[in-house]
Amino acid sequence: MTQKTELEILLAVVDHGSFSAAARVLGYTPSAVGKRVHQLEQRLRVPLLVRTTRRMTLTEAGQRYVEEARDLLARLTALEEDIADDAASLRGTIRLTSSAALGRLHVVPPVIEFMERHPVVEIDLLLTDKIVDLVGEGFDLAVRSGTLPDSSLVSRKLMSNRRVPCGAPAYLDQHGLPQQPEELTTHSCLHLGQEKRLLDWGFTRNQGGITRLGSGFSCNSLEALHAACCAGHGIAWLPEFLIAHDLHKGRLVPVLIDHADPNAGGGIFVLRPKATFLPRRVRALTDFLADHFTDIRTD
Amino acid sequence: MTQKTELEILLAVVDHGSFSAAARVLGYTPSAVGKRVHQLEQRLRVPLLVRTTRRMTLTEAGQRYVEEARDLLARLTALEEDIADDAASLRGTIRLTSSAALGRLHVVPPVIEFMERHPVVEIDLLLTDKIVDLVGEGFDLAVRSGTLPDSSLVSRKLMSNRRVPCGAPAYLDQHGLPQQPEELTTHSCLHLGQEKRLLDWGFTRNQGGITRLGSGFSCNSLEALHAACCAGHGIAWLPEFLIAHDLHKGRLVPVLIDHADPNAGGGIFVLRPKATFLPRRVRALTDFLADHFTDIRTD
DNA sequence: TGTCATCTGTTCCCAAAACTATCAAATGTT
DNA sequence: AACATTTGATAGTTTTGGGAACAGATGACA
Repeated sequence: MTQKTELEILLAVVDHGSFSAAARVLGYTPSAVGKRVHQLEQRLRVPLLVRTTRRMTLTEAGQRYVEEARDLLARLTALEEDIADDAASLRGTIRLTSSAALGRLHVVPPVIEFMERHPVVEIDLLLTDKIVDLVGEGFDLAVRSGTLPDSSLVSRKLMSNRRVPCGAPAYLDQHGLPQQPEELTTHSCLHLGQEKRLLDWGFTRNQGGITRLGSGFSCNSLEALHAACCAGHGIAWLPEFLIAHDLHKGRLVPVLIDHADPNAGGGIFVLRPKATFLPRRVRALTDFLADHFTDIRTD
Repeated sequence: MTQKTELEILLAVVDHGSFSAAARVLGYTPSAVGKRVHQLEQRLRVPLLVRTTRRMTLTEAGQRYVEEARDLLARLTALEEDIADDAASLRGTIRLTSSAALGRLHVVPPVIEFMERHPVVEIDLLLTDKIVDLVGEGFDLAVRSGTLPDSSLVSRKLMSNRRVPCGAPAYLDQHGLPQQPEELTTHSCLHLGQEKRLLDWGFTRNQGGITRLGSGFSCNSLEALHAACCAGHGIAWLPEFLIAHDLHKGRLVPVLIDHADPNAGGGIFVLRPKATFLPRRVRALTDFLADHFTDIRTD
């Protein structure tokens, strides 16, 4: 700020007792100082200082103005400094990873909003379904769904990760609606990676427990399963965050909901390395995610 | 004022939702508004607004800044307006009269100080020992000493007006120190106008009451009597405000103090016409005089 | 769904205004 | 009487504001 405010100049004059002294301190010439004070007086239409060449007295108005305005100015500059410092301490990059589907649907939107609110922080987001080593690869945060992960990470639960068995209406019309979990052994089942047994799908009341799911598409990508399921290729056990909209629109229909454990899917968590120092920007993003991760079911 | 202006512009932008809208309201062009906001952001080194061409969002920092600074700015402008209004309502001339000696010694100094403190008021001071008609001649105030004056005026007592009989050491050495009031009949007495009897000088224990003072100089001017007394021409009954310094320095010596009524001199009053409206400036001067009229005895 | 029109913010350059410095003069103080 | 300080006028420089061209986003309309 090359240009000091009228108020700052006035205060300097009052504090140092003369125009010249204030000018020396502020790095101006005396005449410049005098002019600025004169400007202020003209703006307020009130003389603030009675000047003789040797002495300088505040008028009643000047005294009041100085007393009260000094406080206000101090508060304003304090506020500005505080905000600047705040931003400075937030500045930096956050390296963040998330699984593909979850990230695309529910991490990217709040992260974008966060970036608008905090333009000084930069975000480096990696969407992958592979489990990355946070510490080893230098990530600050990860957003993951599932059961609670290993304990070298600090976890914060954003919400529970309900998963529901479901299928497209076309498929169910053709192949019938299963009434018991065991019936799935004869259905086309779309399963994720190693989830091949009824038990893996979190059914509460299946007797055998180890009964294999019916054969069908198997893939490590949730989004691929999702697409296949919508296309009528079978029944899949999909997380609610992925299909809420489809269920609402009727593009997918839940199946065997009385037999499914709603908590079997675990939760959605933010994770961070345990040992490392937590920068303010990371804490801010964690809090922001926690605040904005509530309304998945309602959309 | 840079700080203030930037803030005002920022607030206008926030309130009206766009640079253009704010510019229309403020009478600037959009480019000027944008520039000032940019300046502010650069000064704080924090982005305050995230702009797209259609939408405009406050940053976290911006939100905080706006919230808190708005209040400070409002207070500052309110203060400035208040001070300006205050001065405006004080502006004007005060017509003031006082008796010569009292005025010169004890009215002029505080009035000058008052003028320095309130440069917007002008003062028209008439020093005269004649009693002027406040209402008829358009005076706002009078400062007078003596007994309480007529009741068409509102009076405020500034202090009591002690008067003491006294003489110069040279005179008293030569003519002796009187022990009883009656002895004054044989002294050279300097009296003011019609004060020719012992009673007029406020003695508490003189028996006759109507005993005439000794012959001597008589004059309607207190200052002339004062000068004559100091020059050793006799004994005079002079107000303390006039001779405090002389008593202190020993140039005058009190006489018959045990017989003198300290309250006989009445008081020193500020008077103003009863009926007229009391402008703020007049009230301010009255208060100021009351506050600064206390230390006559101590100088 | 795609294209277009319109509104808005940004940037550059130039003119204008404001600010500051220099110097001389007036003034009050020691 | 001498010194320090404020004040005033003038000139030079920085800052600021305006206009036009450009880019981006929204909403209408087909």
